[in-house]
Amino acid sequence: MTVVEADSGGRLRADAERNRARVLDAAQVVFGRDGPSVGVDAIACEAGVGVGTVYRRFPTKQDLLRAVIERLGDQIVEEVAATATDAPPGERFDAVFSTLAVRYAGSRALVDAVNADEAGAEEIPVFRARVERALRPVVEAAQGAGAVRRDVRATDVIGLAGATSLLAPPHVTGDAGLWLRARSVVLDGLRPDAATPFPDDAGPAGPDAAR
Amino acid sequence: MTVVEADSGGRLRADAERNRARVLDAAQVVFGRDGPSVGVDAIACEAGVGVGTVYRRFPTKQDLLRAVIERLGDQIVEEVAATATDAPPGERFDAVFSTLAVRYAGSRALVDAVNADEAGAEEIPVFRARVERALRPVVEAAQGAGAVRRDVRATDVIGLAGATSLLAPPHVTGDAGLWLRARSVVLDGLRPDAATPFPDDAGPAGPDAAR
Amino acid sequence: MTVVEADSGGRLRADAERNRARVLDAAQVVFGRDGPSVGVDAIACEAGVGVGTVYRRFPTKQDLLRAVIERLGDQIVEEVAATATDAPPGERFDAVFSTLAVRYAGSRALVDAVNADEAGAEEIPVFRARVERALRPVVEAAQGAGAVRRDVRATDVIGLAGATSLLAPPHVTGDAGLWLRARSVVLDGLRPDAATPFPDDAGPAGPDAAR
Amino acid sequence: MTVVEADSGGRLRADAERNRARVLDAAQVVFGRDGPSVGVDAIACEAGVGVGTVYRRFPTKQDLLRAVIERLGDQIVEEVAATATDAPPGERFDAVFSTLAVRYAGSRALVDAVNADEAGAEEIPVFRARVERALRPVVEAAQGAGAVRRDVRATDVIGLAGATSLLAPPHVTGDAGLWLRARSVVLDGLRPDAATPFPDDAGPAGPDAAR
DNA sequence: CATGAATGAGGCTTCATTCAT
DNA sequence: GATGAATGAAGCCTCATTCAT
Repeated sequence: MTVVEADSGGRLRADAERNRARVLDAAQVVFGRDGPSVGVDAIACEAGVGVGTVYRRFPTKQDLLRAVIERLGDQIVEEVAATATDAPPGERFDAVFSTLAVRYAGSRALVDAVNADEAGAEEIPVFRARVERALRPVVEAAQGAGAVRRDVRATDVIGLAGATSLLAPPHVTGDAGLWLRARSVVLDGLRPDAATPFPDDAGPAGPDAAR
Repeated sequence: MTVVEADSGGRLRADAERNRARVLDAAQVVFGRDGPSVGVDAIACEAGVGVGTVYRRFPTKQDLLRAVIERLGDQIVEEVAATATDAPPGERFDAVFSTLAVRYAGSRALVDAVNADEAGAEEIPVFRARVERALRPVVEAAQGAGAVRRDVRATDVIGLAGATSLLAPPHVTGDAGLWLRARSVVLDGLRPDAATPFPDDAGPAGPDAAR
Repeated sequence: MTVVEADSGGRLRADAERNRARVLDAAQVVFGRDGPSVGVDAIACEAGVGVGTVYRRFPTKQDLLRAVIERLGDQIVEEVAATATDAPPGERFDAVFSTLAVRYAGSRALVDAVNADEAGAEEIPVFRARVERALRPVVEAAQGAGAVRRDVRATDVIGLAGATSLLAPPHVTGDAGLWLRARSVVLDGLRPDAATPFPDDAGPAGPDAAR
Repeated sequence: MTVVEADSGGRLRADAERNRARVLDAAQVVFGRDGPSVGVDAIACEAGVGVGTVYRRFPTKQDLLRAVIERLGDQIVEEVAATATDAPPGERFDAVFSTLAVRYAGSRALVDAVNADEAGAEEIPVFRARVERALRPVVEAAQGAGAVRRDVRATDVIGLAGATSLLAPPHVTGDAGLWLRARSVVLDGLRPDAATPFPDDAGPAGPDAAR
């Protein structure tokens, strides 16, 4: 059965890797579209492979979901790093915020998984930490440039972007403007001149207060 | 038919009604905690009744979910009407915003179901309309008092409160301050003096622009 | 509770008996219409009583079905005894045959129960025996008058009537003539002049060969 | 996709087909024995497979029942076509009648489902039409040969065979002769010399009167 | 005693996972 | 290694039966 050709090992491994990527692509699309409760069959179908192949690469649906979240982290880190690099810090901040929210919005899997502990529980903190590490310089640069109030943390920005993403398509379908207005409001609320001091028990962010 | 006490029917119905309430209570808690995908058995168990009892009152799981959403609407309307009635419009607005977000946070079922239409699709518009009707006077009073920017609609406020609720307990457990800071940011963003005009295609809200 | 009036025992017993009859009436109608798989609730509803009352009179759905079958036996015996009493034996036979088939046709409960052992297993032989006892004189009189072949038994006639009933309304709805033609064919087959001798292993009926 | 034997798909499908046949066999037996209300588990068990396998082949219990009915049609058509092909028309008619009745007797599901439309409602007319088409030449040949009265239709014969099947094994176990005698009676009733003209409203069958 | 609410086992169906091909 | 058929636990729902009122 396995004896096919001399270099089959190499060829197969390449094939396998390609298959893994296809499954992951499909999973991201389908989880993003239908949420984590979607069947594995749908993912296999979208990927154009059999379920068995999915399970060969990812022993569990959970593992697949985790991998999607991890990859989403990769993509966000990359995108953040590539977004509006040449713009002034304040504008860059706004652009990155949008990028983040749009990414989140396109992945109900993530939103749901972040909300419920049920899915990818262990990956979430890692995910958040990575995104935070990517975001922090952007936030700090904007704060340094006076474009963002100094008492918010990167985690706050991430939380707000995630929250705002709930109002973006495809989550909200009826009123496309809703998400734009909401983003605008949140960004306004992040300006220094709008800042009402945070309540005491919410404490201003010390440099190491994250998490 | 036979000669029995006149109120026996009433007593039975009282008991049944009590049980219905228990089921609804349990459903609100469990749906709120675990989302709409939770099993009916879990709800029956939480309510301390058999599954059959649940199905006697609510012929379908969907019906139960709808009833929870409807009841949530009741509660929100009541709570909004009772929140900070004597405070000045601006303060009242802030308090109501918090009320709304906390209610939403306690019912992920709603956040999920309202945003994806998968659940209780017909109830959602009704629910939204009711909440909007309850909120609009509060928003308009605050706008009249100069405490809230004039170009946001009640639906925007509801959307933002719903979004922000993602960051409130019991969802986010690690960092209680996150939710307080996020709320603060959003409220700041809603002040008139922070307002950046909304982008054109998001359209400024006319006085009667509601949905 | 039970202390109401002095003659309550008598009154109640009368009431109870009336209720039992109502339940039985309803059961016959509903079983006959919808088959034995129909829910007890439907019977209680038809009877205008609560399920509890049904279960007070008949500890089990099976018991109720058995009672219906028994009562059907009563009715058939009565009807047979009352059918075309003054007609000549041959005509009376035909009329009784029709009566039997129509009764059967109106009671899917019986047909199903007779077919499957599942229901009323013990009642069936009793039922059959009673019907046979009622039918035998009619058959024998017709045989004596030369209107029916001599080698059929009463059980054969019962079987054929039951079988033919499958083709009567409400079982067969599309073609009302079907049942009439089928009955005609069977009755013709029962005439002496049509008789092909029964095959050997089906043996002509000895006087005590029944069952 | 990858390089595998060309016929692997074929082999898989062969296995699946074999399993499908096993499920169908089992369903025919079990439905035939216990009626359409029997549990799917019982069928799966009889087939020696899990319930999931049943549902892979037949998305619904109804579908399975329909398939059984369809297959029964196949079998009847085949059997009729193969029964006593060389015998004279009259004898062939008798043999076919028996074949039909025995087949029906082995499938109470059909008798029940065909008469009440509760099951596989759409398949029933198709089934009936197929059986009728198979039977009509046999009936007409026998009529042409003077072995069967000319005023019966193929549908009448089918109805009578179905009805008579109620008395055949395995339904009636106690008295094997009953079914033989009943068959004999019905066949006698179908002879031309026994014929009593059908009552008017049952209409004599014109040559093309089929349904 | 009548009522109908409560119960929970059992039926149909889905889907994550395993395994023969 | 890929495939998709097989598996069976678990979910939704029904209904025969019991029990509080």
